[in-house]
Amino acid sequence: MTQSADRLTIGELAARSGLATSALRYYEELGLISSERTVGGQRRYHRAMLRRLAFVRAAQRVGLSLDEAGQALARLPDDRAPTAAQWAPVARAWQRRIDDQIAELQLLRRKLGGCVGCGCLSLKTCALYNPDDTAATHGPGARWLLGDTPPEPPAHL
Amino acid sequence: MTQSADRLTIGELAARSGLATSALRYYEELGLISSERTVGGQRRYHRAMLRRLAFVRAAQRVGLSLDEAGQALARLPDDRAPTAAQWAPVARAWQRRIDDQIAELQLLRRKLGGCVGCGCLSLKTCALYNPDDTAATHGPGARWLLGDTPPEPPAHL
DNA sequence: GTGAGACTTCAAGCACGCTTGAGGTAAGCG
DNA sequence: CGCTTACCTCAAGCGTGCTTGAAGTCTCAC
Repeated sequence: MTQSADRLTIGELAARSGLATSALRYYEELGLISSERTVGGQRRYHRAMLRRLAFVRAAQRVGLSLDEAGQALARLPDDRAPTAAQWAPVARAWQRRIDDQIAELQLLRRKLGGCVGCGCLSLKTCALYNPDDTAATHGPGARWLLGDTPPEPPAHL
Repeated sequence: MTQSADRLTIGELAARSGLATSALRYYEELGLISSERTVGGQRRYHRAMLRRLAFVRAAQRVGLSLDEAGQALARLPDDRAPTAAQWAPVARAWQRRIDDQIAELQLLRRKLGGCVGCGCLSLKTCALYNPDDTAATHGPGARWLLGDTPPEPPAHL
């Protein structure tokens, strides 16, 4: 069962991708990777699957679901490395997504920073409590998503 | 059942927090929030719970589980706003976490950028395929997590 | 006092991403 | 050829974070 030819057994693929065999079978069931079968019914994977698996792992780090990863994967060749032209739009889409995530984290970070330093007292303007300013439109008068107890100066979280 | 006194019904808390009543009951079961009961057995929440809920939502955005959020919450007063001294360590821990996340995303972004522009050919050095350099230590000789087909120049994902 | 609507509990279900286990088969070294 | 090890399928289970539904109760405006 140790056949280092050009087709990998599921165990070999698992070892080289760092994923469990159960995960690989699951991915295959989802259509993320594919295999051929031996006469006896065992899976044999083309090395290109390693590429697809790396792609999937990267996709997960970007916060994509396996389903979304599969959709992106569908736009790339399944048995060969993609050309620059095929890869570029996918990479650009991911970069946008990453940028959005970074921006959101930076925003949250700034908000936390403000909260830490400030004595942070204006509950009605505290960004953390009132993330999207939704509270402001929520009823009459001043509205603080968090707190709701106006004159409580050293108040915050 | 519309009692805008100083105790909120679960429906009111849901409306103001943006969470479903089912989620609120679930959170209460997990100990993230607490309530008192009316004679008839209905929940009544102190406004301070809005604060805790905002905290939980922020925690989730930072990638914490509800359990972790609960642990952080346990270090803050449950019925009042925390003091700066109570809040500061929590905020700092979160900021570190956020910084880590941002750093990882930026790294991934750079890798993708490299892949896009490069023609990206050196499978053995491609960062995307070989995220943590784990492949390098994985056996004898050059080892590429993805690819495994060395002389395949315009090859990459 | 009554009726609508909000609330209660408890059990089950769902979606995601897998893992585990049972029971059995294939591959390949010696 | 035999033995060991890796593989196979299928069903069920798990952890997280909730939602849904059934069956019944409480509140409160009128």
